[in-house]
Amino acid sequence: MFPNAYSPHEVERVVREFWEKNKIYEKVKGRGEGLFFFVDGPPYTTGRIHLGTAWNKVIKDTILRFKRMQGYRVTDTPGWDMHGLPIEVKVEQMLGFKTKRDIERYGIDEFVRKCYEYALKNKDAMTEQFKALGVWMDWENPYMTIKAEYINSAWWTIKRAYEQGLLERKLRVVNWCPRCETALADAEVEYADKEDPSIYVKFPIKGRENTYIVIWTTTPWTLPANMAVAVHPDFEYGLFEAVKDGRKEYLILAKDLAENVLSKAYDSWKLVETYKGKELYGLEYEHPLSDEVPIQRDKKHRVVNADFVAHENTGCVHIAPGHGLEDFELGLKEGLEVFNPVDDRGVFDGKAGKYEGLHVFEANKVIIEDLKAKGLLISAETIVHRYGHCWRCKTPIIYRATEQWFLAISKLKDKMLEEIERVRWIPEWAGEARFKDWVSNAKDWCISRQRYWGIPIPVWICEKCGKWKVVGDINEVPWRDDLDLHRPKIDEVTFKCDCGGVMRRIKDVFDVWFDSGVASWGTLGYPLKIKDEEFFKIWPADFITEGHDQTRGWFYSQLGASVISFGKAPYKTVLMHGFTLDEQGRKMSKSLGNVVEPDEVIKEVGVDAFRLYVLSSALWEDLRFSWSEVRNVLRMLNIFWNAVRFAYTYMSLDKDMITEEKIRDVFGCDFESALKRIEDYENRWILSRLESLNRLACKEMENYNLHRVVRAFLDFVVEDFSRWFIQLVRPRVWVEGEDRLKIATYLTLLRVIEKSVKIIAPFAPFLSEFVYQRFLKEFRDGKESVFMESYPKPDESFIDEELESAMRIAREIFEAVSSARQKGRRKLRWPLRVVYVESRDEKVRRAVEMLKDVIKSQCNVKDVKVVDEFEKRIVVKPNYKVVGRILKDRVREFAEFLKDLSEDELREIAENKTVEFDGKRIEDAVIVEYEIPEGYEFEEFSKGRVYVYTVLDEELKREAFARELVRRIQEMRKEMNLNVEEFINVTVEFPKELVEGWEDYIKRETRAKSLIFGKPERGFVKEWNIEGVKAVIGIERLK
RNA sequence: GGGCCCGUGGCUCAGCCUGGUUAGAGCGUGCGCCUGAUAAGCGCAAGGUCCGGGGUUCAAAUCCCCGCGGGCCCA
Repeated sequence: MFPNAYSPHEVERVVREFWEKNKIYEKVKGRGEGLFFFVDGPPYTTGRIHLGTAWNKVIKDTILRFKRMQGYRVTDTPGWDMHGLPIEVKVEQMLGFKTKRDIERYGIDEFVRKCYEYALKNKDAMTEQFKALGVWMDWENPYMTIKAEYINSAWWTIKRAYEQGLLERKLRVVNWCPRCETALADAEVEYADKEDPSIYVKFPIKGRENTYIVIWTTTPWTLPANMAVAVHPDFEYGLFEAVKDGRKEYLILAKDLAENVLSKAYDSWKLVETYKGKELYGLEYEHPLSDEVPIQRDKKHRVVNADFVAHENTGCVHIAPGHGLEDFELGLKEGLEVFNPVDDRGVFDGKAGKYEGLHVFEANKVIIEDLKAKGLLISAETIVHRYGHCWRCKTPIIYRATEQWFLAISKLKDKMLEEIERVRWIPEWAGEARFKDWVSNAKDWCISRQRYWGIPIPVWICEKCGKWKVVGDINEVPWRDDLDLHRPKIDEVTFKCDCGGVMRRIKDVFDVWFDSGVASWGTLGYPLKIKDEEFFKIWPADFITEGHDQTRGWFYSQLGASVISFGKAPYKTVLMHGFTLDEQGRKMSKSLGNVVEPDEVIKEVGVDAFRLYVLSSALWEDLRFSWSEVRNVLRMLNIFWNAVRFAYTYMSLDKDMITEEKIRDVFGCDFESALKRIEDYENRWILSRLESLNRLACKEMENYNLHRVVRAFLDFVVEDFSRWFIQLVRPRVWVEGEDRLKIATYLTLLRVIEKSVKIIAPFAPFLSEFVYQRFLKEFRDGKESVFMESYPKPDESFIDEELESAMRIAREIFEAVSSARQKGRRKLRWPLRVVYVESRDEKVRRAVEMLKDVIKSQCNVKDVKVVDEFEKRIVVKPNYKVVGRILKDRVREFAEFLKDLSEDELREIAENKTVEFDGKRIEDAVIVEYEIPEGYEFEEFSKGRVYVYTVLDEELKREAFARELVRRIQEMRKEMNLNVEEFINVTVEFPKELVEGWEDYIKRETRAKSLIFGKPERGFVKEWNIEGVKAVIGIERLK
């Protein structure tokens, strides 16, 4: 049985049960010839998927299903990213911890175990959500970054880096989260608006009375670590004499910027001298807080040059090599001391003198006060600017110089850029522009984190001689389970150095981005579980796809790790998709309250509609989630369902008409050949459209234009199949008995539904499988599952462009006629005598010839004729606006002249709108109108016009009334809940002469055994008003 | 300040790469139709400076340049 109404949830339930019971996934998984190596970008185990994650996996699943149907054996190992700060932060919250000390007190052992369990639990919850989306992946055997074999892949990679001299330990300024007390990679820093002080400070020049160099900063707390002031070598700087309250001061700052700065605090000023920035080089000054930070008293401070100085604020930049990236680099060049008086928590230590014990952000206020008290502050305001935050705990980051471990990306950059070009990027700009830009600006990758829940960095250092040992194989250390390879267990492992000393592991763990960076070999368990020979047959990945946020994330971490490990890119094709936003284009966030959960969408419209919706717009563009759009997709699927059910209704009654034997009987050949022998236009047309769709689907899939396939499919189903084809063939299937045309139509329906279902199966797996099982296999043999079928290839011999174009014209004519009918108030049920199609286009003539019956029946007209020109009267009136100006008082004469023109002259004037009058040629002299004969209505279409004769003669009226009666009777049958095949008796009180000659027609259409004119006395009686005529209809049901 | 993407009726989007009938859908609105797919379905209409300005071209929503607005990323 094929159910009446489309219930997505019921369909899902049935199909899911079918798949499980028959182990369809398992059976499909083992199939296929060539390998398609797909690598799943591992979602982070947060415990819940959101719309974006759902979209991501749906894209992947669709492509995997498509590739499977194309005959590939696909790798479909899902991945899970399970280490790192986000989970640590969650577990800390659950335990009520605030700092690292809480963790250490609690015990790292237990803390890590909690993280482990938490990650696994989340993974399980998310697995269920992905399964609910119909995603077919190997959920039983995922790759997980916390597993021993995966850790081995990471260790192996870092050893490769070490061997090539790409693993470095160095003092560098890094992004530092004072809450998490760890370094962060650039990729972990998120920019958001922050309010900060904006202060102008005077640094006293050594040995010159009342003379200062002026700097601007938004981080007063970095002033205690100031070591230099940088000026641009080519800018012009001025020495200004500024007066405030009668006191004179001398200030150095960029000449052109002075006014804005000095006006903040001084009554007047004048330029005394100018210098080039390079002339200021070496100028010494006193540290502005040398009283508060005594350690600064003994250090030398001077002006240096730097190209990065921007022409804004004062043009003089305060340099603290311990707290700034560029400052640090400059410091290396200029030999400045790297001074960092801030500890892990962001608190000043003893080196900061007076500020010891203050958190840096609290210290801002105090420092500003101090500067003010010392008269060194020109102004203190606040500004809102973009500032980096820890992407997980949202704490503003600080820059700190610390010893960290780095991968020397700077040495690999050229190779990486080269590799980017060898990869196929979809869309192209994802790689060519966006990713290249990111990589060209990349710095060395800081991979060390001072945390607990991560892959331990496998570096052991001798306490005595400082020698390194990098372990690239987990079997070099004792282990039994995953946790043995984590902190704190791994920290207990020591090695004996050649020098006799003890080697201990550094305490750091990896940046979590490094984990996923090794995914393309980690997913295969390389090198622990797969031999080189086998491995290189598979690797690199044929395909990956992720959102554009992964440009700096997974696309990057993978490329870096892979160039280190193998000297080449780990993927061949990368499809970059967008972000999900709300309907207004805003990010979905809890605080905005605009989050849409995948679950609630599925609950309302079902999985297939959800999938088709997210796949229906260009993947690389952001997706504004719209409820009305997703509901609309459901509506279209419902149309598809109804179309299938239409076919089912009649075909199941005529099951014996479509057996192979019967087909052979009627067509003299098998099903496939019979399809090619179908001769009627309607069937041939839909078969042609079907193959065109198939051709398009195959072409677009090659370029991963999934949205074009979805759109073309829905368009085909709704427009071609349901709205047009089924309307055309409906009367055919009402015919009882063996009928060649009916059977041909059944065969066509079978083929259309079969191919449609296969084409859309990767996108809408549940509905496709359901229709495959309950419809197709009801009438023809098939595979166990639609997913064991091959993706259909177009049979272009069915494609008939001329027929398609003719049908387009026929449909346009129908639409124009409908419109004309509406103007003339002639509803479709009323038959009309004739339609004239006015067109000189040969195609129109041929189309009408070919599809005359289609047009006649759809338009409900008795005849349709093509004419070059429909007989109509041309009326030209003077265009007074134009001729008035030219002819002045002779306008009246001109109007008379127009009246007397012959038909031919009128036609010529109408054509070119130019009139010769009184020896003058006047352009735009007339307004042309056409008067069409009484009783006609017209409407335009793309290749001409239709003229519909809307007058009803008596004969047509009788037919019209007959149809009106039929419709009423049918409606009453329905109200009586009669079955389609039941018979009735009809008594009707209605002027008999109005339907004379149509009595048999009425009886036939309504399955009436008798039709009596008279007052109905029995049965179901109802009174109607038909176009002003009263009709009382009585229906008796016959047993 | 730099890189990339986006800007098409009230709303959500196709079309742009590869220039070429009158710029298409769907939703919403209004008016109708159909009733043997029917607690469905269909048609028609109104609604567009294709963000603005230049340029290339016989021809620009489409290609190029300059702006404006939005988003992401970087400094």
